[in-house]
Amino acid sequence: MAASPQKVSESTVRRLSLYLRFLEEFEEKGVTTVSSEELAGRGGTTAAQVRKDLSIFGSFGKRGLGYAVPLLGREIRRILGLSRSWRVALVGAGRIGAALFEYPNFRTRGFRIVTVLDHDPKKVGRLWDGTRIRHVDTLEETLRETKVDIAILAVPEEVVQDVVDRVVSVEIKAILNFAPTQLRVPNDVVVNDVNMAMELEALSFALVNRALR
Amino acid sequence: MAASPQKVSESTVRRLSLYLRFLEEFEEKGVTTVSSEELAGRGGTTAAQVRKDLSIFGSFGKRGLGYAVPLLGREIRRILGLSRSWRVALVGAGRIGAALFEYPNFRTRGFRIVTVLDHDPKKVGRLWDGTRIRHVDTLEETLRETKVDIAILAVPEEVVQDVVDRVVSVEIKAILNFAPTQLRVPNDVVVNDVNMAMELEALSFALVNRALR
DNA sequence: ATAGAATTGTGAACGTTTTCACAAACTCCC
DNA sequence: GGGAGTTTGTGAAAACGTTCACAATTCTAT
Repeated sequence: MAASPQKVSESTVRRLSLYLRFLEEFEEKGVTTVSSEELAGRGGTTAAQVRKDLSIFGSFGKRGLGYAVPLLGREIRRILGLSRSWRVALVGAGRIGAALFEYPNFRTRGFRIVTVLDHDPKKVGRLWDGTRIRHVDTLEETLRETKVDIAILAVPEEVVQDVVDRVVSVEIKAILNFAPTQLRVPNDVVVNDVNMAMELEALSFALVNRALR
Repeated sequence: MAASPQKVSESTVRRLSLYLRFLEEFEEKGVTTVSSEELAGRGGTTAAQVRKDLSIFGSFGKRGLGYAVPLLGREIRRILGLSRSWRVALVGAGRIGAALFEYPNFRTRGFRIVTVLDHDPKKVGRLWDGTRIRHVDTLEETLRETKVDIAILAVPEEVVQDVVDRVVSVEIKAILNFAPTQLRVPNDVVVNDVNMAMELEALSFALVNRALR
């Protein structure tokens, strides 16, 4: 009924993110109250699922009425750890790194890229929107100095394991990995992978097996 | 024991992609045979899981020995539909689009970007490595002419639903979406989402709830 | 005040995915 | 050729996630 004693599944966390996004849309439209039904209708899930997901963390609704949009938004933000802001390092200032740096949704959700590192001497020293690119050789000092919480790795797969080992050595516990490689990390470190080739392969499989629908 | 009669879970498909990648590494190293144990050790799964995944599609191993690397690679490629090559359209030639276009792992897996579309008159007409950028207004004709199988959407969230509707109207059945929006599509169309903000939020949650480990 | 309508929160049922455990099948070596 | 040692393929068990169904609670209208 209060904090978060249970084990929370990955899918629940992903759905909370979704709900938060929908709530923000509702809030913009000036809607003050939503039902689990309405929240579910916006994305691929069910009203019961919405209620189950939320019930893990507490009871935020009013029976007969629904959920107060701003309150539920605040609660989900708190649950996801988004009430604070996170200091993020971007390792790799190539094409993917550049795209991520500009990605507006990071900032609005409290993820601040405070550090950019690259290997290329031509890029080191450049200023990206107020952030000076530093050489990846200085990774350990830089991440410590800039008090980074989360590292985003947008480096080639050949070097990503080396980079990870160094990132882990300065006690960073959360990593978002764009290289198509399974990283080896101690098990108190969380890694999330964004593997675009894998996504395309899943589409390929779906196309080939479309028969069974 | 032969083709693919069963329902195949999404996680199984993702793991097949992983196995394929590992097999390719083994092949490069000249390893000719692997056990389910070795295949599992390379990524976050178990030997039993590997065997279960494969057994859905057939029996490719030899008891007492393991799996022949090149053969299993071929089989997984066939299962995933990677024996053929797929024609891909990239809608949106902004930062993310550019990064994707250059991403080397697409080509090596048989995904050929044959079409690039953008909205910006300054970009339309430019040649990207042999591919002329066309205006998004010509989406329907262009996708038909170039016989596209899969569309990658790297457009702003405000317009992505419009673009999807048009893509769907020319009978495209597979979409990879980079906009942080839940798309509405007919249910014979498969959509995979790459939502980077959501990944960061999952990391945030993990950090905040690290206590329970 | 009370009846009626709406909607939550949650135990229990159900379905799916993962893990276990072991017989069957193969290899290798003496 | 036979025995020891591996490793697969797969039913059965366990764990996990989703859906169902309904009592409890709140709101609204009269």
